[in-house]
Amino acid sequence: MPELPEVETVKTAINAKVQNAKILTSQLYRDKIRFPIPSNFTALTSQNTLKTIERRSKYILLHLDNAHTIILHLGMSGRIYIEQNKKDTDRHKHDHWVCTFDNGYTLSFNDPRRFGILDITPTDNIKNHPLLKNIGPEPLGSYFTATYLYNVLQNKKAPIKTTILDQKNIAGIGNIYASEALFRSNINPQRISNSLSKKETTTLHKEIIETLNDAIKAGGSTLKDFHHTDGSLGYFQHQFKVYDKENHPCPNCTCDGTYTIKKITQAGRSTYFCPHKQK
DNA sequence: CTCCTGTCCTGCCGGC
DNA sequence: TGCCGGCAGGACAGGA
Repeated sequence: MPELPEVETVKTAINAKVQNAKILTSQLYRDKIRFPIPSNFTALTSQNTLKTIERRSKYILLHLDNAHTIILHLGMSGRIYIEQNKKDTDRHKHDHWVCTFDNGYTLSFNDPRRFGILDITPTDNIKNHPLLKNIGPEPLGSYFTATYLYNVLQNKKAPIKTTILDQKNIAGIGNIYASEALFRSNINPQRISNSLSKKETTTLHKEIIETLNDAIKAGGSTLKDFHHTDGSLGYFQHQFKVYDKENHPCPNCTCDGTYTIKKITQAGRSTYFCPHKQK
């Protein structure tokens, strides 16, 4: 599920299967998920062609040829199925939106916990959309530099982990990769943001980028409830160093089990780290 | 402003 | 085996 690398992987899969395909049918199975879905959603999507697919933070943007863009967020448990020769009656439990394409593919948006988002907006208004307008720079884009990060941290008294999780500061980092990037940076997640030195900030900047790139390269990751977009299981077999590894030996410290991964709560979210390695 | 907590919802896991 | 509490990767609203 769905932090930046997983969303990027889903985007790539959608692109590979249905870019430039025409939507024949577009069917909603509920009128709201987390937020209400616009009442003209099916009318605005049916019989239009999907031109380009873009990722912004954890959002997938599906640009149609009628100057509208579908905004999709997978929330915590959302997944996309892309299947061929699927029968109308053969739906998965918790499918909320299903559309068929003229090349034989069916795309289904499935989300058991219904924390996901589905919306549509004029494409030329996309930057002003309430869900997108306050999101910070893409960590894999040119605006996200070590200097940018250092300047952000100077104003912040919140713990560093909370700060890199805040989408206003950096786009797309979630609870897993926040812990992983801090582990790789040797920085304790409880450190007050503005206490990081320039050198530490430069390391963190580099490790955020490398952590995300490694995960994208691995094809994204999954824990319990994320599937590859074509439904094939076992595609995402990604090993995290600290996430969900409470009481496991630190992979970087001595192998005698002296140092183990701790789990703490910050701003209501679980954080995993090695107090010996991360200072 | 910044920061933290509560909240939406279902599924899964561990304990009894 | 079944029931129940706790917890889950997001992100908004609202309060301190």
